[in-house]
Amino acid sequence: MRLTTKGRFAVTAMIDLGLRQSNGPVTLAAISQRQQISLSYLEQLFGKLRRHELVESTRGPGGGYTLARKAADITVADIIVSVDEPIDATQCSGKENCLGEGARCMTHDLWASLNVRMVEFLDSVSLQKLVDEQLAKGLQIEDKPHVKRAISAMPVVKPIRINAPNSVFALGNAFMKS
Amino acid sequence: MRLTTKGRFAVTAMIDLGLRQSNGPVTLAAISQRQQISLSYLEQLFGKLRRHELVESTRGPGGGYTLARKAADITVADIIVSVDEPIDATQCSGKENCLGEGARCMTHDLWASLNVRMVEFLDSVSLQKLVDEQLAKGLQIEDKPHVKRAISAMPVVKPIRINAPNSVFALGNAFMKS
DNA sequence: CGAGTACCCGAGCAAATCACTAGGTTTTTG
DNA sequence: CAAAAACCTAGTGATTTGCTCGGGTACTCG
Repeated sequence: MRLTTKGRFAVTAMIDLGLRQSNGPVTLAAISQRQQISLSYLEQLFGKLRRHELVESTRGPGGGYTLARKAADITVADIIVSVDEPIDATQCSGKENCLGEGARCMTHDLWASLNVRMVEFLDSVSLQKLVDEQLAKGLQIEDKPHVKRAISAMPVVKPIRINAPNSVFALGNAFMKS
Repeated sequence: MRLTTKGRFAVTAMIDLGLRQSNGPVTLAAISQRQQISLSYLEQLFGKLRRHELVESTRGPGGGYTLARKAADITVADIIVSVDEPIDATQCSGKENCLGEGARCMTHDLWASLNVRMVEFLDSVSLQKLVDEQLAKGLQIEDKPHVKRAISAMPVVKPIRINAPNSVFALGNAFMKS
């Protein structure tokens, strides 16, 4: 678990997305402008977020990104581990005999346990909570009426029905009231 | 707040120190051997830990490092902020007008609040707790009887009063029960 | 005293990472 | 078709990581 500005950028962008996706897909260009993050950097980050199935993309004009699940079901930990690649570190990565002398080094299970607690904590903070915090602070979202493909008009609930074996994001289809 | 292997090294070394300082000052050479961390790197880390008044040093033969306070009064947050220099990050560091348009960016107070919670958490884990965890796991410390200057005679619990300047992490002073 | 121990300090260095730029390609809409 | 947008790859300067080297400086013991 790493915790740097990279993760902050990702969390910030995801909040921006969570705040405005009710109007339809949000473009990275818009997020870039609002949050002052370089567009190409955002592209890289969202590439990872998409591969980790936290967001879904729509190509072409009027396209953009939407959350793949309800904001309440996305945690800060999800976001951070998506962009901050796994990293294991500490030379004794997995091996039990870091110090040859029978006693295995403590780095292993020590930091593992501390790490678990860290992740548990970050996992207890949902994106929805952060979005609500922003709304509570009086942030107001400008409606952009020039939406091409508003999601409100989307007639068919595209039964994306991923036929998911693991059904990790089966709930992505539910409408989000916001 | 950054969270990398650098901080882990520091925490690991501090636990090693906490486990063995009852026998007197612990040398970096010994920690280096046990924890497989480069000696010079340890020197750099402990230089910072000393400047942040988490450890005290004794020079000369029989010297080494000891904790500057009771292990129960040192938190993981203390250690990590000592070695991972302040860092503020996010271009809007302090300025209220990150986006010129009246509305200041959310990165500012959003991540600030999340950060506070992170620090609060890391501040809730004391070095003593981690040391106890290791002892509970059956780790046994070899007595090295060739101690020159035992510290067992240390009488006064120096009330070091950390006097945190910017008080971002000022809550480090509160006594932690466990 | 002087030898040895151990902390102290700074310069430097290969590798990795960060934040970003540049330049393309696909896909979709009008 | 042209424009909009996601996508992809590669590269770049700056910084950080983890570490080495080479010296100091303080201290103790014989």
